[in-house]
Parts: sequence; C-alpha cells; structure tokens
Amino acid sequence: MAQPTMQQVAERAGVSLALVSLVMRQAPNVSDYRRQLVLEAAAELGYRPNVLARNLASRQTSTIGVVLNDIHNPFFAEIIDGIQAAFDEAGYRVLIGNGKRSPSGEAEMIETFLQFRVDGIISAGATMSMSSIEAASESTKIVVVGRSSRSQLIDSVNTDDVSGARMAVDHLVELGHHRIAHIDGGTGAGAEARRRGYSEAMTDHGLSAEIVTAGGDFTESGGYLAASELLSHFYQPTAIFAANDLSAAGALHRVEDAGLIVPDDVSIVGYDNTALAAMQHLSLTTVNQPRDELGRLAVRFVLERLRDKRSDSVHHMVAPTLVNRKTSSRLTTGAAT
Amino acid sequence: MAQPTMQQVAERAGVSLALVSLVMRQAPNVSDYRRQLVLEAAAELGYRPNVLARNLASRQTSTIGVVLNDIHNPFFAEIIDGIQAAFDEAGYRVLIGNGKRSPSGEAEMIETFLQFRVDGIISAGATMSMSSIEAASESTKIVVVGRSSRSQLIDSVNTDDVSGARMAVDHLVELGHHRIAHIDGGTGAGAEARRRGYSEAMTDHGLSAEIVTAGGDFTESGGYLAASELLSHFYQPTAIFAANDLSAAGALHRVEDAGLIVPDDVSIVGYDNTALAAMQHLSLTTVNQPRDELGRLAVRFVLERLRDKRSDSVHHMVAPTLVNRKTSSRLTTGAAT
DNA sequence: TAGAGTAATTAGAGCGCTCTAATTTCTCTC
DNA sequence: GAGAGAAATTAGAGCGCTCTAATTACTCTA
Repeated sequence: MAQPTMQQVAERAGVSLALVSLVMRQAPNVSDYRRQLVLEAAAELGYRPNVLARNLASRQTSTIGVVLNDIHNPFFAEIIDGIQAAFDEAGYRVLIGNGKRSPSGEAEMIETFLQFRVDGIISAGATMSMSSIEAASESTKIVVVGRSSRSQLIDSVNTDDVSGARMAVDHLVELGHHRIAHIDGGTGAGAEARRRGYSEAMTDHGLSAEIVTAGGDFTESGGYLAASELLSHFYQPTAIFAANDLSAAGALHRVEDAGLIVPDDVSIVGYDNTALAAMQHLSLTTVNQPRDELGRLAVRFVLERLRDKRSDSVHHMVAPTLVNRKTSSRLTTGAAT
Repeated sequence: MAQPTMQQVAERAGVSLALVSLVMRQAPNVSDYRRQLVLEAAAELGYRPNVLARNLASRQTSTIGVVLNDIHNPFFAEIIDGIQAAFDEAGYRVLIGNGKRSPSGEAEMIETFLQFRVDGIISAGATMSMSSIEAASESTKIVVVGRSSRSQLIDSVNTDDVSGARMAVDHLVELGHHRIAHIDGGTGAGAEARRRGYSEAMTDHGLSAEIVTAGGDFTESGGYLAASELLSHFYQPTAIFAANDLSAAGALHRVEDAGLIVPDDVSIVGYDNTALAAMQHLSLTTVNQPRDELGRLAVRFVLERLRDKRSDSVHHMVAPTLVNRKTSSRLTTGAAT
C-alpha cells in the first residue's frame, strides 16, 4: 500500500525532485527528453500524485464541494449534472456531500469540505441558517442554489418561486378553478416563496376567501397526509397546487384513493419538473425549474470569485415555466363559489 | 481567507504546538487546564484543522470514497444511507462521487479518491472492468457492491440476482402466466445474473419455448422501447419481468399506451424495490434488494480490512425477497400456449 | 570564440500538521 | 522532603509536494 513518491520517480529518472514536479504539473520549459524520462519512470513505478501534499504546498485544491440537502430528492440529484459538466470544463473536480435533509447534516458536510480546504462550495437547497452559511463564507467561496438570499456576503442562484407559484395558480384559474388549495413545503428551501406566490395570485384573482394551505414537507408521504386533510375539509378543493413534485405525487395518490379522478374531479399541479413528473405514467403538470441553468450559473459565480476575484455578492433569479401535462384540466362541474 | 494555523493557536494559548495537536486529536493525558486554554484560543481565532496537513502527516485520512454508478438511479442513492450511517458510527467521513453511468466516469472518480489517499473506496454498481478495479485495490481497500465478483483481491457484497429473478418468474408462473417476457439491463451491473435467473426459471417450469428477452438499459425510456418491441411481437406476453424498477415503469406506461390494463391484461414485475416502486400511485410488484444491509456489509468489509488487517477476499450474497404489490395478478383469459 | 540572452534544471525553504523521544512537572511513599 | 514513577508537555524531524531564486546549459550574434 505504500505509494511511490516523487523522490523515487526522480531517482529512477535520474533527475531532480523539482523537475518531476514540473512534469507532473504540465509546466512548460521542460525538455521533451527529460519529460519522457520522468513519465516513463512514473509509469513504471505506478506513481500517482499525492493530492494532499500537493494541495498543502500549493494552497489550493482545484476541488469544489457540493452539498445536497437530500440526495434522494431527484431535483437535487438533477442539479448536479449542470454543476459537474461546468466544473469538468473548468478543470475542477467535484465532491458531493449529502446533507441528509437536516440543517446539522448540511453543516457537517460544509465543515468537512472546509477542513479539506476546497476552493469553493455550492450548497443546493440549504435549510441551514443563512448566518452559518455566511460564517463559512469567510473561509471559502460559497454559492447557494435554490434558496433565496439577500446576503451581502454570498452569491445565490434561484428560481423566481413567487412567480412560479403564480403561474401554477394562474393556470388553474384559467381552467376555471376557484377552490385551489396549496400543500406547502414547510421550512424547506423555497417553500416560503411558493406559499407567498400562491396567496398573492389567489388574492389578485379575487379568490382570497378560497385560500387554504395544508402543511407538507416536500416528501411523498407528507403530500399524502396533507391531501387527506384537504379532502376532509367541508369545502373540497377542485384543484391542488403542491409545493413540489414529490408531494404532488402523494396528493395524487390520496385523491385517487378517495375514489376521485384526476384531473376530472381534482386537478393537481406540482413544482420542480423532476424526472418523476415527466414519467409518463404520472405525467404531472408542474412548474419547471431550469436545473441545468441553475447549476451552470452557480458554477459561473464560483469561478468569478475564484478567477476574477469578484468580491461583491450577486443574486440571480431564473424564470420558471409551466409544463402542462395530464393532471390538470378545465373545471367541468358547475360547482363554483 | 487565510486560515489560522496551529502555530497561532499555540502562541495565543501560550503552549507548544505539540500540545495543541494533542488537544485537537482529543488525546488523553492533557490537563483540563491547558485543554481549556487551547480550546478557547482556537475558538477565538476561528481555528479549523487543516485536514490536508493532518492527513499528510498521519498517513491516513479517515475518509471513505463512495462512487455511485449513477446518482440519478434511486437504487444507488438509497444504498448510500446504510453506508453513511455505518461510517458515521465508525468515525469516518464519506465523500460521494458520481460515475455518470460510464466506466470512464467511474474510473475518474476512483482516481480522484486515490489521489486524495482515502482509506477506502466502495463502488456501487460499477460497470468498469474488474481488472481496473483490482488495479486500484493495490493502493487502497476497495469493496464492490451490487455486482458479482470472484476476485481474489477485492471484496464484494451483492444480492443473489439469479434467485431474485427466479422469484419474479416463480411468482408470475404461480399466477398462471406462461408467456413471460424479460426486459433486460444490457451491460449494467447485475443485468447478466437477472437474465440468467429468468432463463433458468423459465426452463425449470418447462417454459423454455416462451423465453423472450428485449434489450433495455435500466432506464425508463429503455423500458418503454423494449415494451414496444414486445407488444409488436406476434405473440404477446401476458407478463413482463423488467430488470429494474425504472424500466418496469417505462414498460408499464407503454402497455397502458397500448390500451391494455395492468395488471388485468399484462402483469409487470420490476427489480430493486426503490422508493419509486413503493410510490402508491405506481405500486409496482418488485424484487427487494436489502439496500441497508448491502451498505452496512460493505462498510463492515472495509473496516475489517482497515482495522483487523484482513487480506483474503470475501464475497457475500444477500437474499432478495419478492414484494407483491398491484401490478401483478392472476391470469384471467384462457390464452395459454 | 567570448558574451549576452534565453531556456532548462535544481537547491532548499516551507505548507500545517503528526509522532517519537526527550524533558519537565506532578504525586506519592517512606 | 528526597526519590521514584507516572503524567503532562515539548522539541524537532518528517509527511510529499510546490515555489522562488539560483544555477547550469544552451543558442545566437558579432
């Protein structure tokens, strides 16, 4: 298990330690002849650079840590793609940490990454307090994705969830619905904005009397429970707008369990447009968050701080779009308020 | 961004560098008085140990790398849970790498982890060649999960996929089905064994003439396409056994698109028992792989090599179980061969 | 062919920590 | 209160690399 070191490569190649270092870093100004010698010696020994030593000496890691609030939530898993692609291009390696859906889990992963002295951190869907994140920003570049922020210290990239939620409501109102209930996301990232967009849109449509919110938590079972609550209401909704696709799926199931047909009896709209919603068997009407763009922007912001030394914070909002699938339809019964 | 070092903490606390090191490593034999001094100085400075330096000096990282074949596949994301829980207990931190569904992506992540000198690597659902994995095992402890192996060098933990597939077939035969087709997983991990289990079981039931396999790739769209192929067959199957849940979901959709009812006209059985299958709206009959157990065993094997210095390889198989949900039912039509 | 200028190579200090061995400080016991 | 043994603390080398500055080797020109 003892790995060969540069020293050994140098001896075998008959050159100095420093020269081996130059070759390994692909530095210019090394003659082809010696470069070849070194490369051969390295190959023969099975030499592999020790990133720890390298990073320690060079004071940079070329590594970015990405902490996902929940590796099980398809939305976060999908956001990784854009991030990884962009960092691959830029020559950084990315390490992923799982926040296990809890603020403390996220904090631990961030601490781990800081101890590794990563060059930057992207936090997706963080639920931990903004002030802890800001504290971490003293030690590295950190960008928050999928959570709104006005921090002066750190950048954020986020979907305009207020208007995303409005789109969902507008869509349902256009289809003739008035009794539109909301299943929210509790304290999860983006939940507050979606809740607000829902209320605002309802009010704008003169439907403030119809506002009903059931508590969810961005999980399928949470959606199921919340839908139960809504159905037991004396005043049944003809449409449900859920704060994410997972809870929409749970609500859908609960509605069907009650013997109602989706979308004929109840329309359902989700949020995120994850692969789950796209699954043809579900075919959920939902609000799309442009994940790839979110990821790439986050990377851009990290790189700007790293390479261009930008120090003032940037907050970017991307526009959501409505994806009309099969779980929403025009209100057929005359049951209006 | 310049981080305080131990040296600075030592000066502030008025003790030696070595003492600070002892405190940071929670070593015994440090007086409470000095420990307190050091801790306070560290807190005041916002000191955070530099893992790179520590690992370099101590020649161990207390870190395990987990490379997932595909972070989007719920099966792999779920296997992380057991792994993470077990390593948390054992005092190791875990870093996740995404193989992006390709052998080269996996190889890159393994190389990255090796350069970081992680203490061990767990590879879940690896599709890269066994010999490359073995090569990596010269530098660290490595355990493969969800892929069979007879390697003398590295450990493996795996579900008995042959018997898992047999269970699926047995189940369908018990329900009266004869025309049972298989949608396979191509070159994916476990695909070969499931294919074999399917053929063997069919043969054992005297159904070798009914063996039909359509090519899939463990994705939903692959399952959809494969089902199309099966339905256009002059000889329509009454049941489909798909190599994983994702492709089962795709097949399900294709069958319904054809105007057929699941399970009345066609029964469908998946594999993995992911959260997807459990979703009540889908409610897929499937074969359960005990993910948590797989993860914990993998961890145990890594720890055995690390702590007990075991050097002979171990291959462990866990038993799958059938989960009977709503996509399979007794054959009703008299359409037997 | 000496001298200037450039390209290639190397010496050596230092990154922030751990670890062994040596030293200093405490506690007892008689 | 001296001396032995244990406990607490420290000095200093070293982990494997990078990086600056210095040195050596080339290439040209006059």
